[in-house]
Amino acid sequence: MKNTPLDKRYKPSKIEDKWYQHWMEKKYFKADEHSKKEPFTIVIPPPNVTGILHLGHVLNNTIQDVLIRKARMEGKEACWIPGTDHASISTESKVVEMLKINGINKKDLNRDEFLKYAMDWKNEYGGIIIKQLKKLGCSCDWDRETFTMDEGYSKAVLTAFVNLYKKGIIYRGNRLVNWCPVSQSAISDEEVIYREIKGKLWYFKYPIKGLKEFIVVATTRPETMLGDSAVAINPGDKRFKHLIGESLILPLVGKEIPIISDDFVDPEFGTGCVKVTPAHDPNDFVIGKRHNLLFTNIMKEDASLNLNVPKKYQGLTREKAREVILLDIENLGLLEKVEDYTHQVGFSERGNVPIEFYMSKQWFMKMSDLSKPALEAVNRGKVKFYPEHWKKTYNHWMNNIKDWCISRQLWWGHRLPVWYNKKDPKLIHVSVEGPENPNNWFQDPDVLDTWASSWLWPIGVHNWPESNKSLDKFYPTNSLVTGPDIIFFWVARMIMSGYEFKNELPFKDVYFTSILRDETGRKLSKSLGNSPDPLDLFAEYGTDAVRFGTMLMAPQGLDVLFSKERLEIGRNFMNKLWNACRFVQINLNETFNTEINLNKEELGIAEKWILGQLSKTVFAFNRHLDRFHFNEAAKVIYEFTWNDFCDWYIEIIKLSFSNGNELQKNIAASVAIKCIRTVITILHPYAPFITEELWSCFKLDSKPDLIVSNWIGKEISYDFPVEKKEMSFLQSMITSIRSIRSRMNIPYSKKINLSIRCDLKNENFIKSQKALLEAFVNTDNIEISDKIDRPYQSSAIVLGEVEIFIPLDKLVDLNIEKSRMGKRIKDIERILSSINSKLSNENFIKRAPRTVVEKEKSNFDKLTKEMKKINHNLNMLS
RNA sequence: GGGCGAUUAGCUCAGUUGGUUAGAGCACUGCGUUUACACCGCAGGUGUCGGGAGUUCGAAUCUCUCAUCGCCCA
Repeated sequence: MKNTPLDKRYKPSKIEDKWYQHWMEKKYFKADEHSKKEPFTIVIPPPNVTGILHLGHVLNNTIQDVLIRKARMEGKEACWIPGTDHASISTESKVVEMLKINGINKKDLNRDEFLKYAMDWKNEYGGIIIKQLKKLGCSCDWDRETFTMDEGYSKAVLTAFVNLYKKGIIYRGNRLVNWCPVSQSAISDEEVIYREIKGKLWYFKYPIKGLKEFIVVATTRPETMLGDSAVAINPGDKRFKHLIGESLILPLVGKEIPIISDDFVDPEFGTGCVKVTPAHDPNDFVIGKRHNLLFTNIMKEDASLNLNVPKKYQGLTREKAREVILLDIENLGLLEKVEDYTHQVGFSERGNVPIEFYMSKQWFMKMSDLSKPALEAVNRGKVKFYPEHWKKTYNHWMNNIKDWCISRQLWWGHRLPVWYNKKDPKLIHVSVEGPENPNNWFQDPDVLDTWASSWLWPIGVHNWPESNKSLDKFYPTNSLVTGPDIIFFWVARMIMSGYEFKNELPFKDVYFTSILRDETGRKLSKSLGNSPDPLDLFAEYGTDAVRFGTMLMAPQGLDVLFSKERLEIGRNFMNKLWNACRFVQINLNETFNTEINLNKEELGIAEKWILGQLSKTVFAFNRHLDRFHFNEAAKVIYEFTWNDFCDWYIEIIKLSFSNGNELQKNIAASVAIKCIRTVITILHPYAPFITEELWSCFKLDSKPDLIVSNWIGKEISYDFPVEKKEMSFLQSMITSIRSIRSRMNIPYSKKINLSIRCDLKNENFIKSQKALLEAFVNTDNIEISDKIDRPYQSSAIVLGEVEIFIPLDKLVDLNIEKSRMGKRIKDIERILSSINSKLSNENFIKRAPRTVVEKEKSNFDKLTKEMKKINHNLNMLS
């Protein structure tokens, strides 16, 4: 053990970098695929390569670090694989933005030029978040760091594509897709965010050919009328039945379109007549197919109008087109009315503008077969979710799964391994290597949806399909820690890819983290500016404090209301622990460096009690971790350290250190050290830096660093029920005497006398604890027997069989005493009547377990006796 | 419209399979420098466990229903 004195206050900045560097030098984070040890693997949810650390990352990665550090200490081959994601659409738009600032338009660049800029950008910003994760203390195997566009990983992505194409699961189709006019790319259903918009419902009159009548249709999107190819009515709608088969003249366009009947039309909605725009609405698309209608695409990729509309409207943006069309319709007298109308509008998650439904040729992945084993894995409990209720959300999505549009009209990402023959574009070549004679082919310009690469993460990090030791050893992984917002995007798809490509689940446990909000309940986000920079917090509170505080405030399955004040709890706790150690260190004999062998016969009641509490805490801590209740684990260790160890045990051993003999000092120190070593061992995954530092002061010289020390599991080493009861009696005795002091305004410095009336057994016990009592309540005169009379002018305490009287040298304020006793009497009355009703209930006696009945009976006896004594004392007051 | 979650002290939340006299931290009040820690110690107050009904010997805990809030899906 070292004996460099500890600072009076814990200073995190002095030690954090030192230890992280030390762990790195010693290669403790390194996972060995040749090891014989049982593997324990986590793959990090890869953050965006150009992202920076936010509090969500802190929460998420602290949990992973807790799991991996514990596993490492448990003697497993712990492997935490880090990396970053290329984040196709988000990175590309950041790069486009950056180029724009520098006066460069993406359109003026060719693909290679653009990719060079993007790569430069990635190289400049790509390392930031990795450095920040290191500051957080993450014990990842950094040698395994993977980027989703690395060569090996890319090969995995392309191989998966080729395999699925060959199986017919990936196919190309001309369909209506969600189109983001800003990024000018298709996006998946999951990237569409629905928002409630207060819009309008416009009623247009369409003239019927050959008649002087009109049909009125309602629309929220007037500009799409240029692409209408029919008006549909419900076949059962008597109002319009006679018009089926007639034609309309589409205003502004002058085209003739049919009136058709289709069950899809809701006669109750609007006018009961629906304009059908097959190329721009998913429902109309289906109707269009059913009735073999004309599909007129009226938009360009940026959602401005194309050459398929009358010249006047060509080139207008969709917003401008709406204005002009409304004006023209109104001028023609064809606008019947306008109503306010609130409806859901799909927005592009990235572009943050309303999406278009747009006809285009895209690549899709058929999901029905892939979903089957993945559904089964979760429902049979092979993959477990924490909290479990996410299973329902998962099932609902998986059961209604639709084909996945995986092509994106972007440059940054994995380019599709698809080539078209220059002479005959219907000839398609799909392979990882590409065609043999590339000059005859041109490659598909699109890249894959980012999630179509990251769904391979648990195998791609090992360069699957290449078979290697690393993949064998570290797949499947154990736990995945991620946010519920990507349960579909990522979690579900990883399970599918695991079964598809490895025929095995990718992970056993999925822990869904809480969503972080500020004190007013808003989600923490960069754009709102309500998200503090974690690095500032590390500097202000210490990294361990931020980790611990965050764990403490993050319940499983609930949102976290984050506030800096709550990190103070973490900081204060670290300082408390530090100072408890400091106190013990000050009292240590310099030669104290042997294995502690606690001889149970020599231990006092306080020792047995604290060791029992310690065992209980270690057990509960492990149990909570097993259940993924990180907040409760934090809480039990906090409570033990602060309330049991510091508030009681350390106070008690101050007596031994000041007045005890060598043996007593030695025992006190041994037990204190035992507690400290145990606490910092199990606390290490939460607070790695401070615990490693303290460990270096308190460990035996022969022992290794804490990070690779042995974990302490659930086995109960100490259990002393008798001493536990005695100690809790002592504690309530001390607390109630102090309470009287406080109520009666007796300063602590003033000594008091105690008269105690009790039976011989209690008398002997109390006498044996005389020194402790004297010190804790500041008395030097304890009178004790079964025949004590209550002293004149004294306060009384009833503790079970024991009555304690505190003589006061001035007049007692009877009212304080009376009201205190009266309150207690009321409490007891209430409890007694409830117990009484139970005990007089035949069914309770018959049906409740015997232990419960016994307990009620003994409580009844205890409280009745207490009541008698209090009443007696109360009577003496009046 | 469908689903999920929440509702416990002023605030933030614990409360494991139904059995305690319903807990903790923060905030608040009073006192305090005694072998670590004022990022501290001692003592103190507050609850019809969202409303209603049911199951049970017994419900904060299980069931139903209603209300409010949040999220997801359509």
